[in-house]
Amino acid sequence: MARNRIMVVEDEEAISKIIIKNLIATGYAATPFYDGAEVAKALSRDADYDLALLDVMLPGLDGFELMAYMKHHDIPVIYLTAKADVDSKIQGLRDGAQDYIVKPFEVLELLVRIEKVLERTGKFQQTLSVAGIEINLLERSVRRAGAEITLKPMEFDLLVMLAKNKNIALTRERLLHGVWGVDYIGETRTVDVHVGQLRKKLDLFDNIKTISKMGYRLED
Amino acid sequence: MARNRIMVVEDEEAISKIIIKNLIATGYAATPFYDGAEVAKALSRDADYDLALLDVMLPGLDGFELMAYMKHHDIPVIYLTAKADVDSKIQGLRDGAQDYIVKPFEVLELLVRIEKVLERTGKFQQTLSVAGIEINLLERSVRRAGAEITLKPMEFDLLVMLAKNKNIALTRERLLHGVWGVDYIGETRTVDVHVGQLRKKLDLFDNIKTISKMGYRLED
DNA sequence: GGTATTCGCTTACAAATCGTTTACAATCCG
DNA sequence: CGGATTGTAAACGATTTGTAAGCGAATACC
Repeated sequence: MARNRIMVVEDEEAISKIIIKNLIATGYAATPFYDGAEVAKALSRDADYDLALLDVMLPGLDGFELMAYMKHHDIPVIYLTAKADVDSKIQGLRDGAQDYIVKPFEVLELLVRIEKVLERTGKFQQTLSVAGIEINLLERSVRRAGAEITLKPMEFDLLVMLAKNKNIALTRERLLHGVWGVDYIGETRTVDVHVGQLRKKLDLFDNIKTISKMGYRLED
Repeated sequence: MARNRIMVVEDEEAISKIIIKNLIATGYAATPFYDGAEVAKALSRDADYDLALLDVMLPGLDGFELMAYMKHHDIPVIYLTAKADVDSKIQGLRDGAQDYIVKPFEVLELLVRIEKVLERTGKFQQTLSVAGIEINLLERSVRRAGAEITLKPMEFDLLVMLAKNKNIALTRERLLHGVWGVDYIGETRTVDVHVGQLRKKLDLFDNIKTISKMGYRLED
């Protein structure tokens, strides 16, 4: 599975580490950079990134200057900004960036925004692959050994969420929130039924593990 | 489906890569060249290109000299120029070229200009082919096994959008935006009716798949 | 310019599909 | 062993889709 490549340009090591960890866990290929000069050098060798997370206040080159590089290489940018920056610098930068997010931010929110930007710029990861199954998000199709298997809408969405979090145990509540929407009110047993369908249709009896009293986990 | 062949003559590798990637993604056959001499050699073997994107500042032969080759082989040219060049060199070159675009440029803008030039020079990919159906965009005609099938204007436009996005699931909203225009307000069920017509007229019951609760997908 | 034709949006209803719940069996785990 | 948890088939209501028909608007054709 080809992963989307993301540059993380952030000089504060603790923050950088957290972001990188989360990106990798989510399924991106993430590379940390700690100052602007480093980024410029890296881009001259290899500019095949799909997105850059860019701290505005940087040693070396600042956000302004890096933005030109990013534009030149057609890499969309999400700015990471401290609250104090918002009024001053950011205003001028916004037009060039795809989005920005104010520190401290929720990791989940960042992930959502990343996905949005990747979709908007047409760089979105189109296929997921797990347990011998190919999921094509654009086609909304699922293949096993080349043969297409028809899933119902809800089944497909559930499979995608499990696949995006492969090897991670998800509670029924998180699955309901993620697939059915935050405001869904109903039986959590519904999840069980759909998981059952996935197991049957895709022969995932071995790969979708039941985590007792908790939820499910799709293993590779 | 035969693809339009495009030469990309650009010595800066990062830029070349981006262009090539986007051209291929859009459905062109794109070949990179990194200096003028290389181009001259390639043309002597095979000059069957539909368009050349030409960086003005090149090692080897420069834009002026290459232009003669291109004219000789009847290949339309779009110049890629840095800002500084515009006033000086370009002015003299423009008459020979079909168009020019100033770096850094938006990829989308480049794609639009390419399409325009191909249309203007009559080299534009005129036919789409999918699921045993031939669509001629210039004639606005559709053939199945050689026999012409008459479609109404709206049906034709819808078919083209589906064909251009073959194997991709399109939502009713995206179809409405793409075919009817961004500002269209009305029933999304209209799409269903037209899809029904296409299925019936072109016998596409197997190839136009309904993606439940979402939209449609035309499969090859 | 007026008439005839075609077009495409909407509507309505039938048919198909989908998702949730329920009920009960199987299984797990203490 | 027994209560809790999970698996799953079936059913039902709700939603979604297919499609024929109608009607006003646009278009074509004298």
